[in-house]
Amino acid sequence: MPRPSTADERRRLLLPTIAQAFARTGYNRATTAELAGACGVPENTLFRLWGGKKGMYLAALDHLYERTVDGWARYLAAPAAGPDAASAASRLLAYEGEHYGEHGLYRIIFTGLDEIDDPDIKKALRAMYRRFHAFLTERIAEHRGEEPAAARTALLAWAVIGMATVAGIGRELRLVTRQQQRELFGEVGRALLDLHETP
Amino acid sequence: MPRPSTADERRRLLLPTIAQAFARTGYNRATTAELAGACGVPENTLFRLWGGKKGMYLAALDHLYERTVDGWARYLAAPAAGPDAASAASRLLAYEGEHYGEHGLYRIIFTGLDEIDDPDIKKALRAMYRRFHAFLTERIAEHRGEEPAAARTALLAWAVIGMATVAGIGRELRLVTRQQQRELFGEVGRALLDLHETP
DNA sequence: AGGTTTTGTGAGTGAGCGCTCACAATACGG
DNA sequence: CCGTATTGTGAGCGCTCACTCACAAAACCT
Repeated sequence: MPRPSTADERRRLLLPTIAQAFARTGYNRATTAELAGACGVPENTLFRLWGGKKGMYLAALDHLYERTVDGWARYLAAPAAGPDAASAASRLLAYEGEHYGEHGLYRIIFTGLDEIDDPDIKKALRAMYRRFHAFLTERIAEHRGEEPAAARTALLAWAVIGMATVAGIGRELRLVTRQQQRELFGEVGRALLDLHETP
Repeated sequence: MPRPSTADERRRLLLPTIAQAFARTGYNRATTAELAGACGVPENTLFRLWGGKKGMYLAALDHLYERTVDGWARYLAAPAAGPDAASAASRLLAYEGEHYGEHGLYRIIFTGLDEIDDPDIKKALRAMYRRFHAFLTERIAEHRGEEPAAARTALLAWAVIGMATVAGIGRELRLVTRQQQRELFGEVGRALLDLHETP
């Protein structure tokens, strides 16, 4: 038997660095040479591990999403403070008001939106948004005490995603302060969760 | 005296085509050769008129924004139907629920977000978002009958922008139907305008 | 007409970059 | 130790693409 491959292990090891590089520079400006440099490996290695730049991007996107979701799961698993424990949805809003953007997930998404005519990238983004939206919809339905999620709940989930997105853009452009981000998630986001029919 | 320049005129004439091309393909994938082809002029001409690809993009961004704002102004100038005429803010929401995305403005913005480490592009996007947000904030303040716009009003304006943004992304990825877009602007957007303190 | 500038033409260039390849070195299993 | 696979190395290839240049033609002014 030949020498066993450590490829999986290496992928796991290098992915955070690659994701960070993509998030920092964007898809196009991140050259494969730079990625390799950041990882401290020869360019060749990256191509062997992911087949091409697009493969690296797709892996990085997936990595950042998983990382974000894991962060939520850990946060929600921790016992809520006190008996007046808020719903998972509103706890997540508070959490993201504080931490949104730390992983650079939104940055890597924007960079993908520019490549959206590539079918593979479009598919990956679509899958990610779909999962994200489904997750949020469930949390919001729980919060509102709805059993099967109503159509309106799905709309609210989109609105919350939009709010997060604009927070990312706004902070990037220095038009939204960190305090405003907190208020956006905290006040407006919270209000969205409890939105009823307008009279 | 020499031959007078018709450069301004030509810029005005070619800009819609260039903007459309950028919106269709994105910044990076739109090659200067393609832009020239779409315009039916030699590549050289575009460089003489705008100095470079970045200049073409900045002009296109500005053009689409102006065009959008003009569309609003025209729509608002038309007399509101009946005596129960809604506020400008809510009329705009209804309008955008129907027409959002038609000019491709959001597409050209996404494409710019990928180039955001370029200071010129960042500055242009920042200026555009700032104007957009200021405009919306005023309309919302009017709607709510606030004299000087409250801090909360600015937040609501961001939320509305976010809602529009996510509508663009969602429709692009075929996760949001046109009907859902209408409801997003119509129901959720309308509710945002009237959001009070949560009890 | 003549002078001055703009416009059309078309070839070309130089740099960046994704990706490849041949080969040597290394590490594992039998 | 040997066969087989994976890794390190480094040069380089081919292509795309933003951008340029030289020159001829046209258009406007006085």
